[in-house]
Amino acid sequence: MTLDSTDLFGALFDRRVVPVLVPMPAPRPYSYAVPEGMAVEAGSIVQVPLGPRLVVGVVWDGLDDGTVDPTKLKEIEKVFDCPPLTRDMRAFLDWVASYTVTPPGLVARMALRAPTAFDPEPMVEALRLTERRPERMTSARERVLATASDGFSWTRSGLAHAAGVSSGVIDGLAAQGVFETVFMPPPPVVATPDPDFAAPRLEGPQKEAAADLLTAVEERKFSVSLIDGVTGSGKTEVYFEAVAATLRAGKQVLILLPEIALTASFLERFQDRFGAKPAEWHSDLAPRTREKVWRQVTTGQVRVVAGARSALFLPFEDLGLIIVDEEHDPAYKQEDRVFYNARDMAVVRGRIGGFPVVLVSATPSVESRVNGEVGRYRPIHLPTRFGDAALPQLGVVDMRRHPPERGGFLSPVLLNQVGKAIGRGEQALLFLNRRGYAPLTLCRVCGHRFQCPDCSSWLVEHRFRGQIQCHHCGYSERTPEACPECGTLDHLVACGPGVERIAEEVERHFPDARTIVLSSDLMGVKRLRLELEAIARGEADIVIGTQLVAKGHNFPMMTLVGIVDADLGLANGDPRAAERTFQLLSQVTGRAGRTGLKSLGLLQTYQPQHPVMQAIVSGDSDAFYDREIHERERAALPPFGRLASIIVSADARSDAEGHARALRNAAPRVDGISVLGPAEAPLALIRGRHRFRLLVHGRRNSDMQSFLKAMIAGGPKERGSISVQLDVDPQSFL
DNA sequence: AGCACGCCGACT
DNA sequence: GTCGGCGTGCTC
Repeated sequence: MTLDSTDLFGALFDRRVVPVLVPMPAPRPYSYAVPEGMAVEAGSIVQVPLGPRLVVGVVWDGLDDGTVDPTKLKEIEKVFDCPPLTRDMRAFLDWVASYTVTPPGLVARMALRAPTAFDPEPMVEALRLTERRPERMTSARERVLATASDGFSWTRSGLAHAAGVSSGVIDGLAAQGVFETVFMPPPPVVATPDPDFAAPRLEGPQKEAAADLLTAVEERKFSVSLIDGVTGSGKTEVYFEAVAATLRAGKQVLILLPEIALTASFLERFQDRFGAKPAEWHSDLAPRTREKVWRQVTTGQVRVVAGARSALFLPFEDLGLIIVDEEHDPAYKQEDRVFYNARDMAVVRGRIGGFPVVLVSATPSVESRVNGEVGRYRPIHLPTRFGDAALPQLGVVDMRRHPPERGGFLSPVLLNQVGKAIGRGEQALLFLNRRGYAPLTLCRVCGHRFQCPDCSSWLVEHRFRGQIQCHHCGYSERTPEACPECGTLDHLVACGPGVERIAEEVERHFPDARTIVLSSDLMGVKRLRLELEAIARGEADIVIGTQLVAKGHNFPMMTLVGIVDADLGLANGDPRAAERTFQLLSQVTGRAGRTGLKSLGLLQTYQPQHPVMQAIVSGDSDAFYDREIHERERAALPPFGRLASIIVSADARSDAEGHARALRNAAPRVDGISVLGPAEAPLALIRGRHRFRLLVHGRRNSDMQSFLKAMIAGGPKERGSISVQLDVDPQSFL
């Protein structure tokens, strides 16, 4: 037999080469050789050598283009025994990478966020009775045989425990062949939900809405429904019916929630309806649980996942429905590494997978609302609260006419109502979206303002802690007694209110009331939960809180909600400021009046005619949305144009600011793209780097895409220490 | 993103 | 004289 020269050639150069996405910001997959006898296909999860280490990657689609020097090729180390990423999943990851202008490897990495879950969970060793019986019988052995003769397999310790014997007895029997060792699949991380466990009897508008939603969901093809209904209108009950229908059809379901809304009470509600909890997925899952959930989602053992935005990148075996609850919530935006909005990417995943997506909110985002109006989304409206829950009566307090007393921030009108509510034995909530005691501290003598040495935003006084803190980068120091500039003692003055200062004012007016401050910096999640429960039991009269009181929890005795500064956030330069304020204030005022009691919501404002105030007070949001939509259309903002923010960072504040200006001047208008404003307020400080944000908006998708790509390619290297990141806020991509 | 290599300050 | 800071560059 002669050695054909092509064989030799083949042995050296004709190795099979496949593209592999590695978890690294490379613009395209790397090429790896497939060892003889190894079976890989597109989607296979593999371990490959990369530089000095081994990493997890995914075999990607397409043929190798042969541009890599063959001598540099390394071999795939191993293929994990794990279902390959489906074609749909791969298409989804590619789409997200392209849309968000992110290297595909970094997007793929989000789907592989479970360190050691790629190999199957080890089987559990178990014992099963055989035909053989022991030569000598004892009473302990009899008990074991009686227990084990149920036809099931038992773990060694489980059987010993159940039969009331020591494990030595079991071992003795096993040694005589009475038991054979079998391997059982590991126990599921959650029980299987039953779509018919406790199907509710829906009535009236809920019944109609559910029927409407089911017609869309049961088509089993891509569609987007938008459920819009006030707090307490039964949105959850309605979408649970869509979940049930999908489970009956044998498909998996993903329920996305903003992280903060993923509470025990949601899980219990789900369990009450389906008889089992959904699998949870969020940032602080225990690593073991995380791996189990990941694994069992890929194998289809887990049927329903309730998760934060990152759950969207789980490689489901057969996903058939995504629910996005609180679809307007800003927490769906990820603003580091891969910049994406999980709500929009959920719609894309549904489109690629050919299944329905349901968006849910009491205060839909302007984008979703427009998509509903123009027929891209199917609007489903739930107009009323059910049961005896009346909406609160809402009104504004014109602060120009009813100013607070000197040194205070609460108007007599609001204080009067607080007094009345607690006088009736009910509760009052005062909402101010500002942590700490005062947002700015200055010296009355020399005018020195306390500024963060790292990122130059104002330092916020936290009097409870005796600290002044930077809310951007986390810098903090003890509150000084003397001015660091002029050295004068005791002449520092707090400017403006935070929740702590409001608490002080409340205690001055109502010294006998039980007052509590709820703020994210004052307590951990556990403590917060206890406090919320205590409040619900009526153990406080006046609650003063920041944003975190807006979500989830119900307080049956809460009959007054006062918004301390309804104007806060309206003038912060964000094009969505009005929308955000409307959503937040709706949510907070929705905390009142979920019982049969008459309730009241008051908004302290200097702009009583502002469309946001009008919309909240009248309960009629249509005019507000119409106006907002018109504004967006005029300014080419989403959903009519595209909006991105480019974060420019540098070591020194002045550099970052200068670079941001330079970028802005370089590209004030590129084919319908305009850059909004110069370097605005510092956004964040990461490891000694100052960051500034430029907002960019444009009308056309392709223009925007190329603009951003050019910005990234040209930005950092040519401009020293600048780095450019982006946040793409999509127009509809349907 | 990691991780190594490589060049300038405070310490045994 | 070394340990160690993070700046620059590379990974199929």
